[in-house]
Amino acid sequence: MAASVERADFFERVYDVVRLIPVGRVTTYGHIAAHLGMRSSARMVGWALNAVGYDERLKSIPAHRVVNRLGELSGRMHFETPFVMRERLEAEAVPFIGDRVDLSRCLWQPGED
DNA sequence: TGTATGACCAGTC
DNA sequence: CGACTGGCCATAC
Repeated sequence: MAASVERADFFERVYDVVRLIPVGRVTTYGHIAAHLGMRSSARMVGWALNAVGYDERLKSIPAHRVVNRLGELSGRMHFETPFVMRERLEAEAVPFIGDRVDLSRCLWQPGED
């Protein structure tokens, strides 16, 4: 039981961090994992966000503002359509370079808020 | 119970 | 940033 509680804690911490990402900015799985003390590797951040797409209660979380370390929209296939992620980012004026986000101009790191 | 997989990352060549 | 390696850890089969 303790284990499942810890897992739930980790998921919620990920959601809390994602909710803090300012409009027009993005962060990466690795930065979130590092901010949480790397207790679960960056892969678990992806798992937490994967749950967002399957849980109606979590739709308010701006998961589209989380990209991989290269700025790629690696999670776009898990949205309602593969285009939603990019459309939301562009609607927030997030700069793109080809198919990737320009992290040098819009990267946000947990704690800088 | 062991293996494979994944919205990942850092290091190396 | 191409390809590969090792590490990460929950889930699925």
